[in-house]
Amino acid sequence: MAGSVNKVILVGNLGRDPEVRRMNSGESVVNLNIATSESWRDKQSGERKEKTEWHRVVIFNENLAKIAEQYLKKGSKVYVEGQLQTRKWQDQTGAEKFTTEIVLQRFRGELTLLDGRAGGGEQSEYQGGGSDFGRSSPLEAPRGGGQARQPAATSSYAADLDDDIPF
Amino acid sequence: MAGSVNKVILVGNLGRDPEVRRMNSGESVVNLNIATSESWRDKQSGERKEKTEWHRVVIFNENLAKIAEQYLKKGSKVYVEGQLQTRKWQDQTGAEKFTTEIVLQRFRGELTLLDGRAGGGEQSEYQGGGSDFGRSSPLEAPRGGGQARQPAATSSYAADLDDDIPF
Amino acid sequence: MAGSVNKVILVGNLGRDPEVRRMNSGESVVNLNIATSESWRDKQSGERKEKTEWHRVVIFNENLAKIAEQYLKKGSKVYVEGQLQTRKWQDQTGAEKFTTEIVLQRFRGELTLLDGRAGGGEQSEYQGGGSDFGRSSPLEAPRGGGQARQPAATSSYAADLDDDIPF
Amino acid sequence: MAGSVNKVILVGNLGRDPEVRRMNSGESVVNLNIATSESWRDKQSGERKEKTEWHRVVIFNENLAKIAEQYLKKGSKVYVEGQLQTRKWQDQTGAEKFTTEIVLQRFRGELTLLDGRAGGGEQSEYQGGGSDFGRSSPLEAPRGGGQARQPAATSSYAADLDDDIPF
DNA sequence: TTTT
DNA sequence: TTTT
Repeated sequence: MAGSVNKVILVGNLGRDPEVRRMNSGESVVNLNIATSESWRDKQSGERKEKTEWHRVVIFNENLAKIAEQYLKKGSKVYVEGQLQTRKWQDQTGAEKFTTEIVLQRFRGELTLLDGRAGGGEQSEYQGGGSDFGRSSPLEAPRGGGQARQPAATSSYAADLDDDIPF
Repeated sequence: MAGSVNKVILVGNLGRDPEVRRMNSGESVVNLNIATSESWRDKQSGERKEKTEWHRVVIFNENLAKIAEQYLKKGSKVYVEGQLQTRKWQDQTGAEKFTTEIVLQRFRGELTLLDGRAGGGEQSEYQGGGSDFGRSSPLEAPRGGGQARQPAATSSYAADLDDDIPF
Repeated sequence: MAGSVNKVILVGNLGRDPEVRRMNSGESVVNLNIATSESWRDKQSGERKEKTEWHRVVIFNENLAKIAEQYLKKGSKVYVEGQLQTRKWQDQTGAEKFTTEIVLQRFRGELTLLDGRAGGGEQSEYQGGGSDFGRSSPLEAPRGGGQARQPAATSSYAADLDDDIPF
Repeated sequence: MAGSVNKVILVGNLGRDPEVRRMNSGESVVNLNIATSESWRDKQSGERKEKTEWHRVVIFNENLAKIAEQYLKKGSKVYVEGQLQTRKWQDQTGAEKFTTEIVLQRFRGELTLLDGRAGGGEQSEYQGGGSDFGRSSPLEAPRGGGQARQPAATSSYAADLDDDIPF
């Protein structure tokens, strides 16, 4: 269809560490579980309410997949831009299921770490568009040895994210 | 969570007329099925490819629901802004299902008709935000006339869902 | 700054034909003037009000520049996505001026024609991201013919700016 | 114009404390200076490059103005959503000037603090749309006494923002 | 200068 | 089920 737009913009926190799948082609595909939430005061009861929504993000964009793998961890706050895609699959009983995901296709989408201060001043923002754009040095000088990403500090917030993840 | 954003922006075409459900409160909730699609030339085969994605949009915003009911029809091109929401339900066999929708909550979201020329110069854009903003005259002088689209099946929401497809 | 986003999304109409500048490199840079407008009913007076905003868009993305040149004309409705950029310049009196533009950098941004029906079924949507994505056939089989829009003033950029208005 | 969209999305840091102007009506209008920046490696020289863009944000939305006043300070990272507006003015010599701003109109726009952890677990996100939505408790229990917002810690980053602000 |  |  000439003239369509399919765009999702999320700012939220990872409910768990990124899941990395290595493809036969050598490329990686990274899955993120991202929580967004809203809070408000109920007009009737006066109570504070909060509702968390969980989003499944799939990163095929190679540069962004690398960055996700290297810099994101449970609890990280990120800006993500991708497109909606619903795919059909069958569970073990053969029942038809649908899953809607936010997909960052090859060369497309955006991913920006919003709390990058932790971890030593490294940046990790990257725009999906161009091959000559975005941060290159993190890719050239990746996480290196064992001093790397600490195993997902069980900070209070990250802990909150632990339950109720539907996927 | 302090600091989260959950936003979907679509430009696409309605696959069928809006579905309007009248609530007991007197308010209407409108469902839209919107198609977005992408086309590209396959690098291997050189063939033209196209992929269409279908989106289920649910409008709780009263002003936008009115506009959708009055001005949108099968084939209309619209700009829609809402938020992602996944809800769990059970099909007739008791199997658990998830459906992800783009929701325009009360006072929130945006809806703009992009091919309003047809139909006699009527405008129908409206921003969800403010009570003193947006087009009011279409609401004051609705489509009227007998030629109009019939005022929407009062099917229950549950009834709409009792088949094995997501929408 | 790790973690920043600078994004503009416009849906509006071209106030005049695209302006194309041919660079020494052989690439083209295209400028668009896009109008967006809002209408509302004034609460005090009850009068209908309308306000139009004009936006200057600059397309460095080569693929999108080609599409703009070939398919857009005065009155076209487009979806544009780019980033804000303010540049300083001096008018003929030496006075300092600032102009803010929506810029589609190389490999970045999006441009989609929203009223492509006119012109014979040609599509012209294109996503800025990938080199293997988007419409290729319009590029392979461009508008041709002598009836075409003239290939754009080769005025220098400075020349365009030497009056006292921002664009 | 039926069918137009004028939207800006920024994630960036405040270059200085919010500027609050009290109107005769008793309402406040808040101005923010927000920096976004990009970094990349230059293909020719191999050098790291960085470019910062400054944005002037004007908040007429009362709820968001309150939140900006209470919770934002120099260096704060925010998500802002508003619309582009260019206004003409005259400098002291009578010369005509144009300034483009990101405006959050009454009942419109969004503002979300992205580094709210500092300051005692207070949230400050708020969606501009609805009167019954968004966080209310920060408004009911504002900054309170002297323990309040520390005077814009001259952290290294904030310090970097100090120079080169064009407005 | 567009569009409705 | 739309649109090109």
